[in-house]
Amino acid sequence: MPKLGMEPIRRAALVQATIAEIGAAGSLDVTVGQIAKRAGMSTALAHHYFGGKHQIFLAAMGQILSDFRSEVVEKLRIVRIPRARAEALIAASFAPSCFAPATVGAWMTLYAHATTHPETHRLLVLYQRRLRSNLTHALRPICADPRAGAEMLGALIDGLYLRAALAEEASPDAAKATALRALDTLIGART
Amino acid sequence: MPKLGMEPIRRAALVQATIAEIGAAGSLDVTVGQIAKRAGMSTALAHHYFGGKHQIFLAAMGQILSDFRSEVVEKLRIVRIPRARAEALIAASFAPSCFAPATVGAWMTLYAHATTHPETHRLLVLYQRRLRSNLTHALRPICADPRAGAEMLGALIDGLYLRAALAEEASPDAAKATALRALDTLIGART
DNA sequence: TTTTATTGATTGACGGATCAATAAAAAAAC
DNA sequence: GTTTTTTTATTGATCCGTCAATCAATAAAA
Repeated sequence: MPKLGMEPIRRAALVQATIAEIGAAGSLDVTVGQIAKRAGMSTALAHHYFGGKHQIFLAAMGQILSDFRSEVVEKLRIVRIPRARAEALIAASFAPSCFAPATVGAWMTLYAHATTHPETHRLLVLYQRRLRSNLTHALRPICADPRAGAEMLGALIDGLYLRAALAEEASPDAAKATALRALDTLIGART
Repeated sequence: MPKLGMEPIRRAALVQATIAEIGAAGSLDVTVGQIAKRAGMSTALAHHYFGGKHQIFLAAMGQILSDFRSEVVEKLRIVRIPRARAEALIAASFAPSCFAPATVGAWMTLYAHATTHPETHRLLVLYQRRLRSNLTHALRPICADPRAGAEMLGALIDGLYLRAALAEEASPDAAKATALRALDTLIGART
């Protein structure tokens, strides 16, 4: 029953299924078979539309990053004052969606694969660049050295996320509070 | 030619070979065969002494963490004033040895596996706890809220390491400088 | 002769990729 | 307006490679 124009639908279903499988497995140790099954198709079709496992993963990671970006844009859209913009960036980074098992798993694998796969590395650099740019822009009017502040705050966000996502002791809320406290210090300090 | 007491020698050789292979591959995608070959023995012997691949990896990661700990202890041993202790912790975290390909690869895989393998997770928690404890101790005499400061600085170190290790733009030295700047701010601030 | 050391060979499973075959819609030909 | 052809969709079966793990066999020290 080949209905035409299946490609985008299938691709989207596969990406979604991949994210779901990553969430279920907690890592990228999922087979194409599992993904295809969840997406309701055969492994052959998955290969047909994506070419290979690696490209399916890349698409899934791109989707997660894209979702995150949407959340950032959305949160930034409704605020005007700089301080609130920085707070919005922090809020987006520690939003509940960022701590969904699938997101955490994908994120950790992104780090692990970035050392070897150039395309994965490019995705990571893209994320870091965007965050730094957004932070610099938010800090420009309220911080003596926006560049340095953004670099610091960006790294802090990543580090806090790491701990909140992996250690059950640290909660997302506590991480967020720590980031906000750092923002306070950053604004009120002379460096 | 069975010389007696081979076990510790073989185990050490395997651990060292594992670290070297991780460095060469940039990730944990190395086979027991590769490791055993580099260590100068058969795969069967590797299994004989370790039981399984996972345990070889755990031992290798434990070794890396142990090496790091030694470096920390060594650096802490020769300083007395609190400020210098905090600086020593930062210096250890951004020492060249931490940026060896094998170390970076092992570290990233540690994060990735921590979500699924409890033993790996335990290793990570151990590292985080030690760093926090060391930082808290160093900050106690010179910071209004040593706990909060340590949590912040610890996360910042991890985040900066992530960027310095993965993005070729950010250098270890720049990361270290940023951490030291944060330390300055932390000491001089009221939170 | 028992224990420790060691390996070559093998097994068994898994998983990514491929391909030939089927089905139906669309387009082209008549 | 029917027939033919082409294009798109889809899958079952299968191939091929990899790799962790096992085992039986060998050798030497105790």
